[in-house]
Amino acid sequence: MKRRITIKDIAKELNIHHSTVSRALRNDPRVNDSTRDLVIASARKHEYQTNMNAVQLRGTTNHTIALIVPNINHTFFSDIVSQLTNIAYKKGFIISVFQSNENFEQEIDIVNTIIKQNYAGVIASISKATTDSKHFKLLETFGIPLVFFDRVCEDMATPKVLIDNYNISFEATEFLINKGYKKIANLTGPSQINVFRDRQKGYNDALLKHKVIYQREMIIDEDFTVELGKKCLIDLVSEIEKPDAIISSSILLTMGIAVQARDILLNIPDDLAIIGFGNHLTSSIMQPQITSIYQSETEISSISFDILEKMINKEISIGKEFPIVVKAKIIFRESC
Amino acid sequence: MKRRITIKDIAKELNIHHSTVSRALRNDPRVNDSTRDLVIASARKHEYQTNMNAVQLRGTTNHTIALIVPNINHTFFSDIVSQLTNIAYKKGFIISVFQSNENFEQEIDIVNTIIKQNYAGVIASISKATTDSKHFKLLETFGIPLVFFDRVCEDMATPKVLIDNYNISFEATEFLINKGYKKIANLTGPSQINVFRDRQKGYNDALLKHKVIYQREMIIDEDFTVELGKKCLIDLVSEIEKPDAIISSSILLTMGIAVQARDILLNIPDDLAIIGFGNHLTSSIMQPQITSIYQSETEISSISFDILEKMINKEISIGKEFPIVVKAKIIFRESC
DNA sequence: ACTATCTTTGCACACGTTTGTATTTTAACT
DNA sequence: AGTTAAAATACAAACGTGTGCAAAGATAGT
Repeated sequence: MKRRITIKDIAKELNIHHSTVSRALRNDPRVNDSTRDLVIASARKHEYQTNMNAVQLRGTTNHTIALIVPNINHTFFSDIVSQLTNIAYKKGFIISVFQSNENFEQEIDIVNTIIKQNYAGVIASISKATTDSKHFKLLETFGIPLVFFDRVCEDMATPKVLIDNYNISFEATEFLINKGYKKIANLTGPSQINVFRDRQKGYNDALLKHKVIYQREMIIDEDFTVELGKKCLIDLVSEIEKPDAIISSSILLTMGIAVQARDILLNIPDDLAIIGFGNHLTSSIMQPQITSIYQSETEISSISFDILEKMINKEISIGKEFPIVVKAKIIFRESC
Repeated sequence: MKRRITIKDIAKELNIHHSTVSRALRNDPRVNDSTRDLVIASARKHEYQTNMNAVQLRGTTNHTIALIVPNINHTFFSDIVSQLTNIAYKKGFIISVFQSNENFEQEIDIVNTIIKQNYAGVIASISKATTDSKHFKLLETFGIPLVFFDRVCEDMATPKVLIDNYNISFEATEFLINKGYKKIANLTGPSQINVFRDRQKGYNDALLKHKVIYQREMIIDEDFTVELGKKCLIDLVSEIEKPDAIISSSILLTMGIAVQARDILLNIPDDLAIIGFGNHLTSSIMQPQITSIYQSETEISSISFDILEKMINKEISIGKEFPIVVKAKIIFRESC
């Protein structure tokens, strides 16, 4: 294992100054074609690779973007991660993915790391435990552009890309009411997060509009899992007033509910209707197929990236037309 | 947006030299407690953040690890990504995830980026299209430790962590034969990848041992998807000799097969048995539940990380007890 | 052939840290 | 009080690039 080749090494070999090598490698017009050829040949021969730490220290180019998600292995986020990575790659950016694990401290650590490493920009969806946006504001003071998607810090003037949770939740609830369901429960997350609060509001307003008295919200602070979904259904059916329909904010909870319903011989959709946020593959594979709410990961990803790219290139001024709302829609299937 | 605070700024404010500040912040014993307190107070006041580009350029500490996977949103990999991220975080390392997208060129680009950015180490699973290991060998010449998991470059002496694909595939095939299935098809990936080739070998040897004549391998070069799984089943049942059992190398293909079987009214497991690699949640949620092969993501992740960490700390010499094989096992369910 | 313009290369400094060595200040011991 | 050792700080160089500016070399126009 030998020392890394630098532009100075190449310069020495060719008896020229390293600044000329630097220019040659970056296609600066100020260097003669013949010397450029020599430089490139030598660089290739020695398998030269730019030391980006030096470049970034110098403060010139930087094409690495950080992406923060609560969980990499939850389908909604992993789809976003996958899409964003590909979009970015096509535009010459590299994406590093960080997982906050729904943990506030960890999220703070991640943001600090991002600042220390001088990323060009950040795309983030906050953890369920995040109660304060101080760390994200720190990004601003360091001049690092930030775009939120899905779960956002509402007290910040940064761009936000999200679906219309209120309306789609209202619509779903109303649909169930019109279908004749009388006791609709709402399985969701903590209300300090915009996503869950807006869905709760939509649900409640739909109940109010149709003068439905039964109202049952089950708030999950922990990580959403299938096991938890099962447990929720067990708890719900043991209550004096059992629900006859459930709206679930997470695909994993939805799966848990459906499996548990099967196990305790609840008929779907007759005994229990289900609508789940997140139109993952499993929604259409389960039996019966689950009616679910589609939120376009493709659209969210590409819009988020485009905005961030403009911010990095300083082509945009913050705080005008934001937040940007991406249309969601209900995919009707057998579960209601 | 103001300029970033540096140790020199802090030094100037306190009328001391910046090298003292540097030492104070890193708890070097050579600095007086009282001045250290002053430095820390000032750093906190100005929200100082180390510039890692400078640190890494200097060549001292570096705690960032790169993880390369073919697809971030395929469950096996996204689980590994998630686990590794958490393990690393606990040990003070940061993981950046890169997605090759099953694309050779992209994988090369990623490796080059990793070299340019001076990562401390790399954990990788190669793309299906990778036919050459030159880029990974480049990592070695740059002194960057590398650990492969699951899909590996076999011509390299780097540590490899994988499951015993041959034996488990043999076992699964034999199990089906003993159950009375006569026409077992094997749905898998290209044989230049160790994982798929070993599984093919296990499958073939089991057929040989039991003198089964029917042999049908369907090799998928493209990305594994549910749609593709459906199509495969359609193709297979249209053949003169239809299979009565299928072993599938991918959870998504397995899902496609199961859904398609339901659509064309094939009874599982009577008309068609299924065993699928990858014991994802969906295996136990589908109806009927799918017999699947469990490969411990937890174990693979933690072993891979431990080895890499030792390599980074130079506590290990390459090429001895490798590859490391993690035990896989069959989880028997209703599909056979 | 001589000046003017353009092209090409060299020089030196800067980015923010870390670290070996030199220098100063403080403490300890006769 | 005077010498010595120890502790604390300052100095300077280095990591690999990029860039404004100066210098040198080449070309063109009279």
